[in-house]
Amino acid sequence: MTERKRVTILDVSRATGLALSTVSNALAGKNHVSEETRATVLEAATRLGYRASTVARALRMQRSFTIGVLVADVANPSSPDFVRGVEDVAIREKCTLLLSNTDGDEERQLLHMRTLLDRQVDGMVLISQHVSSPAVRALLDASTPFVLIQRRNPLFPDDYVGSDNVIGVSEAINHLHALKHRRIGFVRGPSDSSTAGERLETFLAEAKRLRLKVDDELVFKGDYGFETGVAAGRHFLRLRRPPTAIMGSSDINALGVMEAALESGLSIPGQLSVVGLDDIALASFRAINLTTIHLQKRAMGAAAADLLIERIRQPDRTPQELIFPTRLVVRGSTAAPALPEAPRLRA
Amino acid sequence: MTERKRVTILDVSRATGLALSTVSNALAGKNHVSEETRATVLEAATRLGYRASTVARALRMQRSFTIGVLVADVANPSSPDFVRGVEDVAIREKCTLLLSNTDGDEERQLLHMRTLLDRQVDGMVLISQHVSSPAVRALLDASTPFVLIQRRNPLFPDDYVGSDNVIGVSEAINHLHALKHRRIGFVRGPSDSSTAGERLETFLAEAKRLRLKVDDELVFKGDYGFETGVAAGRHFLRLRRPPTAIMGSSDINALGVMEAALESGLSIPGQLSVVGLDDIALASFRAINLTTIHLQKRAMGAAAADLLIERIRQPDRTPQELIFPTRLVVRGSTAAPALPEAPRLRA
DNA sequence: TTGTAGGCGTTATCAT
DNA sequence: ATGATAACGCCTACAA
Repeated sequence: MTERKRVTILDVSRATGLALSTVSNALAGKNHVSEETRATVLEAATRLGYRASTVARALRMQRSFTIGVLVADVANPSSPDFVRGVEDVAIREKCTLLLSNTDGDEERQLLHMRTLLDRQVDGMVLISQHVSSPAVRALLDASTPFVLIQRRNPLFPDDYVGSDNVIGVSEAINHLHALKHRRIGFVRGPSDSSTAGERLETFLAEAKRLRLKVDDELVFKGDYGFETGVAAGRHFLRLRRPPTAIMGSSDINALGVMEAALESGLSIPGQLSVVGLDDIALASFRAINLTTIHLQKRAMGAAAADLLIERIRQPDRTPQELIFPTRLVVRGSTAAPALPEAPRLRA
Repeated sequence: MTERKRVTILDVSRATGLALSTVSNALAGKNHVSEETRATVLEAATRLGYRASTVARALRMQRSFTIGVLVADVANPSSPDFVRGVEDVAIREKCTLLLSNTDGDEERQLLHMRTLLDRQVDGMVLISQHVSSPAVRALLDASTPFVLIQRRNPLFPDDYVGSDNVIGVSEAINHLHALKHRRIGFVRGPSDSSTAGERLETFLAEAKRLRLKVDDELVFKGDYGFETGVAAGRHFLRLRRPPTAIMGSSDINALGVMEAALESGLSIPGQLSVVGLDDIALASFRAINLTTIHLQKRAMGAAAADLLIERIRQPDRTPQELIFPTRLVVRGSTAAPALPEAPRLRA
């Protein structure tokens, strides 16, 4: 554990007798240097164990080769896939990821955004973060490139990667309708989430088309978490006329609904059908076997990072939006309702 | 989107007419500066929107206020809790986390370690990483402080945070024994994991004490993943005399075992008992309801980070090891075996 | 208490 | 093709 000093480019320079700048050029692979000197430099560099200081380089180049990623909660199985996608291209671009949890809290988000900015990240990927408040906008407009995932404000022309909520949600509701479900409960995600909003709209529109009545009591407002799912499940099951199927705002949320159902002794899908949204690995496990709407999260993360790289290279590019298709994956948590409602006259 | 230039300490200096160093001192909260000038500086700083460059500071102070974290896979629910713990103290210490996935692959790990070193992280937290090979040791000995979590090599006196595998595992096997299980399958984690090794030893020792026979075929070698669990489950269930209970190497692993059981049409815990290890949030959901050994992961992560901070401040401190207790959490995946084995004569 | 100067390790510019 | 020199933005002796 000798406290050896860092080997710098200067050491290499001295060892080879070449000038600082020549060594730098040789190492950077510039073509203005003869093959011979390059070889000398490379040899000396490896021999001395030289490693370029990313910090010094960042200061000089005003580019840190770092991408900041803001996520609500890594511990939630939905997030890591996005992050993995971002990481895929970060590695390709020789960038490193600075990852922070915001817990969906705007203050924490602001804090972390400032930290990222202070560190001069080359860009940021904001996954389901707050995007509209003046405080957030002020930081976003600080001329550091950024890309939004899954949540945006249409008023701002930001680079954005989202999912096509129309296809997935309407497939899901049609699936339930085909199974003869006529009362369907819907859990809405965070009120300031554009994605959650789009899904609800789609749900309502499609329900209308199918002539399903959607009372206010059939829409439960919450977030993407487990607890919301439990609360929603309890709420729905306590209704005088409970729904025979429930669509969660996420898979974890759907698990919460299942939790509530199981605690009431209801069997799934026998007495209640549940649909999730995400298709996390877990959803396909037989013990869960959740019918859900598949999101291409890793691909979305990668696409967002690609967009970010583009914008870093070309700051004045017109903003793009990339919408990824979704699709319903039918598994074992949905089936025909056990007791179809008695036919009623139209109002 | 004006490409405004960065406000530096020099701008604040000029704006206030004070010297560079005075501004720096005032900002850093040094006590060699009058309250009045400090107020002036602070006012000007906020007015101009000054933010210190972490990069420049890192270069100058040779300290990046960054902690590197290596994890096998963020997408595996076991990891994020550790990371959260590390993050808790990182925030307290005004440090940022540089997180990378190594997928349990040593080459990737080496790559990421070099990246972290190049970035001059103040320290590293290695969660279940390779710790013994010469290549890894060479990097570890590069005088950057580090702390190991869940995997170490006793030959090296590193700072280490682990869990007490003895208590948890022996509680589990005794629990199964009390339920009258006599043939118990055991899934062993990665062969180079010290933790996995300790668990197996405990299992074998306790089995011996309880006079349970553990054939070779009752120990399945794999990793902590789902696929290993599935493979282990299939292996065990194909045996001429299959075990009536299986202990997984992790919760995800146990879910894999459940998967294999369910695909064979076996009910849990009716025909097969399963025990996990981790106690991820999921384990407590009714749909899973897994009996498992609880690990205090977030606390362990925080403890590791604390150890790291200590070592950063005091590089010559004697290495410490912190062992966290584990405990069995009995849920619904374990019960008495349906068909107790016919009594047999002792060999 | 405040000001001056040097250097952290690079890369970029400009000369040679 | 190679070399000298000046930044990048900050902290910290040391001098005033």
